[in-house]
Amino acid sequence: MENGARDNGNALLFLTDAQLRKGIEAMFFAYRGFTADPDRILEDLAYGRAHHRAIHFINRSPGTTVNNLLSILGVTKQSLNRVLRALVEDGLVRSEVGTRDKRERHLFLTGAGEELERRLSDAQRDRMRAAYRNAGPEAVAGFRQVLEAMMDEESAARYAALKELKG
Amino acid sequence: MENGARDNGNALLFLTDAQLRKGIEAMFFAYRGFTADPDRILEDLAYGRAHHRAIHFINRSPGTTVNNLLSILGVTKQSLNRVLRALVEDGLVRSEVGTRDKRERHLFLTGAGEELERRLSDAQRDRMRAAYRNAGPEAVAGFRQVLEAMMDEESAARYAALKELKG
DNA sequence: TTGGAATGTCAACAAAGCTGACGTATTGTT
DNA sequence: AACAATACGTCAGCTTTGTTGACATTCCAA
Repeated sequence: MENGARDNGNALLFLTDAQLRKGIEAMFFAYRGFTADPDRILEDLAYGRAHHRAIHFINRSPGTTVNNLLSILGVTKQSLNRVLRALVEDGLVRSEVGTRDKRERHLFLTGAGEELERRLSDAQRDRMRAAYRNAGPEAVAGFRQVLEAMMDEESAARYAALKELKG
Repeated sequence: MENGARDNGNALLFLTDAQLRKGIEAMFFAYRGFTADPDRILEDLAYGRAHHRAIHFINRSPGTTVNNLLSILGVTKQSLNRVLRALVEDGLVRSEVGTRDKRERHLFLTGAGEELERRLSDAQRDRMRAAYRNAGPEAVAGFRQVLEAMMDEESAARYAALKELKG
């Protein structure tokens, strides 16, 4: 109860509460680093992480509908709408009425939107690349494996849905 | 530029932009899973993640001062104060005027505070444990290695400061 | 002993999430 | 043709958690 490896010699020492706590704290601080660089860019533009996420996933699947985006992000339409409106007004996102179904709006990045996307993801990728390079391929495989096992059901479904797009 | 492994055979294939993007998205969705369980507990109590973080780190180093906590969490004292006041009013945290320096407040969890701490960290640890067990010890080592390499300087310093406490 | 630095509190504001209610255009069904 | 369902947008109002600014208290050093 106190200790996940109470009677297993040392094969399961990586499952002790102390080890788990370290993992929890590492996850907390690493997520800070993960968002720090884009955050710095965004704050000059009066945007926040919500805008970054919208831009990321519109770039990821151009032409996606509002509803698609909603189900990936897992927020309410009112919340997303506030963000999307700002991005459209500022000329970073283009919203096209659907041809097959005119109720739908298909979302695309404009040139300016793509430029900002590149700045943001370059910053985030640079940090990720440095961490990957530093840790090496085996560590990266482990990293991905643990992350995927840590997702809750909803997040895992959203993550899986993305994979069906490009790879 | 386009591809981190453009001229390295396949030794650096794990550094391609596509791989990095997958890592970024995995991080995003995994963090959801990471916070999902405590969030569910907290919402019944009208608390949020900020309360969870305060409780976690007070439990981690009982008697810590408000200023210490501030520098670990990286928020403003006004923001932390609101959270702390609620926890004190609800009898989860005890705040003692310092004996050596009466300006300082030393923070402790009460019995009720410890009980909530246990509920929250049990929930979070359970998920982490399942992910760890599923991925195995080598993957976990890689996971930790990448996370630590991903922290920005400030976060890394805070994380390192914690290690000096117990382990 | 007095003025500045440090610690913590109160007030007011902003970003970004939420719910609920409602309007409009379009599509699908009966 | 009528009606229900879907997709999207919007208004109003609330919560959490971050921010700045102003201020009281306490300590320390000149």
